[in-house]
Amino acid sequence: MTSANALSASLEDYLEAILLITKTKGAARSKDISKHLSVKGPSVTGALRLLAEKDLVHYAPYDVVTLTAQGRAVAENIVKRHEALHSFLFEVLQLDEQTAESTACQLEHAISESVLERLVRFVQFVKDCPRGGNNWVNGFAHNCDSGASYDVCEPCIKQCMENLSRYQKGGETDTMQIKLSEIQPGERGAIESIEAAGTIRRRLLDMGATPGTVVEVERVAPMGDPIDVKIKGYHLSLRKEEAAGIVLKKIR
Amino acid sequence: MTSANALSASLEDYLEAILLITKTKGAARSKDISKHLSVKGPSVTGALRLLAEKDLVHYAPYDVVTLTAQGRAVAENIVKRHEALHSFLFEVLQLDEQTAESTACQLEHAISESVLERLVRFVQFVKDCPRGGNNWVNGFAHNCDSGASYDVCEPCIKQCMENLSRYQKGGETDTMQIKLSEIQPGERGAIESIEAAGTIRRRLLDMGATPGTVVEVERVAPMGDPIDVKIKGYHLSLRKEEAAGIVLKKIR
DNA sequence: TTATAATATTAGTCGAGCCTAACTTTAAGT
DNA sequence: ACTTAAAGTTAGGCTCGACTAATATTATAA
Ligand SMILES: [Mn+2]
Ligand SMILES: [Mn+2]
Ligand SMILES: [Mn+2]
Ligand SMILES: [Mn+2]
Repeated sequence: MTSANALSASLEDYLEAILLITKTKGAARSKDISKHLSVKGPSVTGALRLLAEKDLVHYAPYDVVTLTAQGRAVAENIVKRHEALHSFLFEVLQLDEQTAESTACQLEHAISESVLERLVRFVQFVKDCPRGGNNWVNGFAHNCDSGASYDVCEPCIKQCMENLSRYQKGGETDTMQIKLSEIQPGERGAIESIEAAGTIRRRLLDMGATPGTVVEVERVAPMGDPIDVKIKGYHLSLRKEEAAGIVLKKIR
Repeated sequence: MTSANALSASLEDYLEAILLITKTKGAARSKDISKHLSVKGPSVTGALRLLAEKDLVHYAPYDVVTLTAQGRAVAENIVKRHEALHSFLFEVLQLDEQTAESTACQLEHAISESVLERLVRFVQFVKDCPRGGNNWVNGFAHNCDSGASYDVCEPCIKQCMENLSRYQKGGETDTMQIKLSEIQPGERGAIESIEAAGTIRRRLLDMGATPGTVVEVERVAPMGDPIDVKIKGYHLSLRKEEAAGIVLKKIR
């Protein structure tokens, strides 16, 4: 063999579907997959056999389907590509949700690791750069609506100056350190230090979450536990006590 | 029939190849296409028959291939999608030329008209917005190299302020009107008025080249004729006398 | 527990898109 | 004009990924 790897776009979609279904229903049945991908039963059976051969799913006839460790890793990577593209299409290009969704799911199969990294980084940069941020993205929206007018830029640039001074000498205006467990949904912060230990620490370091990396809180469950965060394009769900071990400097 | 349209990714690539080869060699031979797409002869013959059935190419056995009017239009649209993606990947994400090229040629097949429009507009916006421009893109490059530092932003924002004032009250600092025929390669300008008549005028208006639209000069031939310009994602080649009918306000 | 409905699998078909091997046509050189 | 090389086509085969129709299994409910 040369490199028996390289899944087809089709098989990637099956794997992606299985992961998504698994996340909400525990395990995937053939019917679920069939519905999710709009294909008929026999197509699913065929795909499952191929995926089982490649050790990406646990599959026995008439039984439910689950991902192997390897399969899960691959599937998560596909979802990551999907989400990175979705973020770009929806949040940056500001296409409507449906277009962003279906386009992302087609493009995802042609995005290499290096392109993915750049894309994630780019979307992050659009949001984080003091010249950019939501203001900048809104400027694009305004530009789309109103021909080629840049008249929203003046107030924006003033905002940029403020943002910038916070980034540069954060020591005076806003050194406020805060634990990740105390932050509100939608807020963001740059990692100051990681007090956490064990699995969480390792997981964060594996993601390249070094001090300075921006963390965004996506959702906090009713009792403040668990906390869903986004970091370098990854989604992560942390228990409150785990989140308390991560010290941030608040942004914006 | 419902809509016998919708070319496969493969056929789109054949059409794209034929256009590109035609542009440099007048007409495409089977061999050229075969080489361009890295497929063997019989694959080309098969594809050509399908394209001929759809009235997209003129094809007779053992003869050279040319595009029909319809085929040319479709091919040009594919190239436009390719180039829009390439611009984004190469100029904005700043991926290396090869990655940008091959990725664009895969992604192009899943880009709808509306996504294309947004993407073209976005790349344009990144370059034109006074908060953005090359400085902003360079900021992204710096951010990629140096972890997550935004320390290049200060001088950039000052530059932004200057750009902005030119955009807003261009009457004082730089109302300089100039004919498109007098501008240098790499320079850009916003359309003030279109004095041109006839075909060129119509062609420009069809592209939606209204006053305010940004035009960039790509190349000027040795004798100043013809002039290659980029406008709203389209490439356009104008004779000097045609270009003289377009009045611009210089930018940056 | 047994009938019935819901799910899943098998078997066989089809088109797209590639290939190799063998043959035909065209172009070039002598 | 004749020979030969290059280019192009035909014939036939293969994989992928979908489908339908028929069959088998499992779940459900009387
Ligand atoms: Mn997909
Ligand atoms: Mn997807
Ligand atoms: Mn392509
Ligand atoms: Mn292409």
